[in-house]
Amino acid sequence: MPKPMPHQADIRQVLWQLAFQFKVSSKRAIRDYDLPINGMHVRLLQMIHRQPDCTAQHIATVTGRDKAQITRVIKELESMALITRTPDPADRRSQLLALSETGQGLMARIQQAEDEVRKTLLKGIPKKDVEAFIEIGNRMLDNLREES
Amino acid sequence: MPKPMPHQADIRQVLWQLAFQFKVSSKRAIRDYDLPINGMHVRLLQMIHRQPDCTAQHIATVTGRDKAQITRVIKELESMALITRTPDPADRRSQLLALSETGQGLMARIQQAEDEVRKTLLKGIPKKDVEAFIEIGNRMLDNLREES
DNA sequence: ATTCACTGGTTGATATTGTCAACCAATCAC
DNA sequence: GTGATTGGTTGACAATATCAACCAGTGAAT
Repeated sequence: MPKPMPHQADIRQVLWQLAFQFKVSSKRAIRDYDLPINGMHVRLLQMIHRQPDCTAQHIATVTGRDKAQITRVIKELESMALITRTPDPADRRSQLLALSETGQGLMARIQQAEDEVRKTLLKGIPKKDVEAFIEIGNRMLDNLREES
Repeated sequence: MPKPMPHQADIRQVLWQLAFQFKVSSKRAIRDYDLPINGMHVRLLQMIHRQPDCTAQHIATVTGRDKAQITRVIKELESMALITRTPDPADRRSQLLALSETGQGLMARIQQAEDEVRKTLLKGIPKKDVEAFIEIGNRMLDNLREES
């Protein structure tokens, strides 16, 4: 029986915990599906999936991660034949990223796995509240980003 | 000029981003204060600060981290003379953790640094909304934890 | 057309964080 | 007592993050 954790009053704690627990759950879900990839791979695949004509640079700025790391993960994804890299005709420095067919199939399964986590996460929480949560969260993000 | 990032509609994105940005900001704040420690150290110090008679086990379960990692960070903190370990008289296996005097001084500075981040984070967001956010976040946490 | 600052991407080195399994000693249930 | 469990430690290793140097292509200024 899961002993009821005391609720955190501190927003820091809530954020840390949420992100961490969510990561754990996602990881478990992915493992249950026996997918041969890890968290970073998943995140990049999702971004590439959502963003047409995605570039490494774009991923780096949106996620705030170091571009070195992005490069490496992309290379791995390519070597697994999950994505394709085609040089951007408009700018020969950059490369357009897209999911390969294999990648798309994988993506579908990832969606499935993560949707389950999301369903768990949001269980019993009224839609209105979820929307409020997202909205407030976005405002916080704006605050943090303006600072730089 | 910080170009306004588009707001995320997906709760996953919001959580990832929030946790990440917050981590970045905290790290920067700590570095500005020239404190000789990293993120994990800070988190443990905070927990030890808050929880009287804190044990390694307690930290491990609350944070959900592997106890191996906890052990190591604790050892480092002790070697920096920031915390003290005294064997629990009631159970000779476990050890009670507490901040040393140096640790308390450091803690004060950390609080200062992180409070600034918090202030930035919450700027312009009504108290009511912040409370709602925390409340909803806690409900999500309950959901995730029940699952196991 | 040449120079120069800048950008997208790559690489190497290194630090931090997370995970897994084996292990010891103290405690607890019986 | 015996055996299962618990608090903590250690080793090995995988994943993730960070920093600096670097290259080729771009773009603007001259």
